[in-house]
Amino acid sequence: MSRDLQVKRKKLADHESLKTSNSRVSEIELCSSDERDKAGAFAMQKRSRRPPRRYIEELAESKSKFYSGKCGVACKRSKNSFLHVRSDKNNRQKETQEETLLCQDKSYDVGCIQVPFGLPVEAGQLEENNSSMNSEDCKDHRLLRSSEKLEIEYSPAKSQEEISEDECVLRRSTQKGSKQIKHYTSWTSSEVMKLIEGVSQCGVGRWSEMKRLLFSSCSHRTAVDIKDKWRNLLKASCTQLQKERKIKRDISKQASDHVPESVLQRVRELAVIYPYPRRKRIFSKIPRYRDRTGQLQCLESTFCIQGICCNNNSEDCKDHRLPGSSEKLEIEYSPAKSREKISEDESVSRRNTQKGSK
DNA sequence: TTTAGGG
DNA sequence: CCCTAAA
Repeated sequence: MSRDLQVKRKKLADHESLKTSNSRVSEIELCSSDERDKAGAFAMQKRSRRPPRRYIEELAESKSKFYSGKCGVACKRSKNSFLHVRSDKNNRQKETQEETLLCQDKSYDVGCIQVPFGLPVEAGQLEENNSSMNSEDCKDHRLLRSSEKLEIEYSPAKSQEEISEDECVLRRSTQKGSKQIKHYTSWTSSEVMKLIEGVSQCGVGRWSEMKRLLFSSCSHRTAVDIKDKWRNLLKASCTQLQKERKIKRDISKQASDHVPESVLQRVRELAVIYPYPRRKRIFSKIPRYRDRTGQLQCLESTFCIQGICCNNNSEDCKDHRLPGSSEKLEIEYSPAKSREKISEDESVSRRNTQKGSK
């Protein structure tokens, strides 16, 4: 037992004593030791958080019209951990209240989602539990911007009745227990598609908005769940790419096996548009390139930025070229400045370099 | 309350 | 899916 483990155990024990409920201390035993070792040096440190993209964006645009008060308003909430525990309980109570309707039929108000390249779905890829999917609502299965119909298989894993039963069990336990452990319900393909549509519409990071817009009928999917699922999809789409390069077919237990490649493809595309997790300060930098005369020119932000669009894979993104140009570009990045300001600065720096001064 | 991120 | 810091 490492010291960190002991620290963690104490921390968790303190935490559990506040909850007055069925303990999950067994989790401690499940923690992998090598992960602990890695994080060992930071175990005692307070976790620091990188400012979110929107915060950075709004900070950069603080003078502009879009500065909404949401992030600007200082939060006066106490950081007392007692309150955190309580607030979590409140959340769960709220969820329980939301779920008072027993075995309600789920109807999805979202239509079909289309995917650009219309990649065929391989048979057997859809092994997720699709039984709660309402086929009436989705006449045919298309992904975003694709006219090609997807073949979606419905697995006989669970019947509608079984799902309802599960949810009843969940509710039964929530009614009597003080602490409610959320039942794991695998994401259906319709939910995944709703998520994809949500990201295409709202972008990444607006999970609560997405929850309101698209998942209002799914009481068991919170904004956090949606966010987690997106993270998992991203992970899945990356591992899928790597796998394809190495082995054509590899039966593994990874989650990516359960998501159709066409969906993962769409996830990758959305990841280009809405990078997540955030990397550096991509929105505060403007990609530039040197033209034939050696002058720096601005590149639109939709262009390849820091390898995100292609996951640093030169196969996916052949090279950096301007549309309609065969000339390869060397991309440079500059701090966020207006177009005018950049050219102004450039002329100044060029003048300086000519003089030999720094 | 919401989001990000580690677990 | 859980937990919690940060906003």
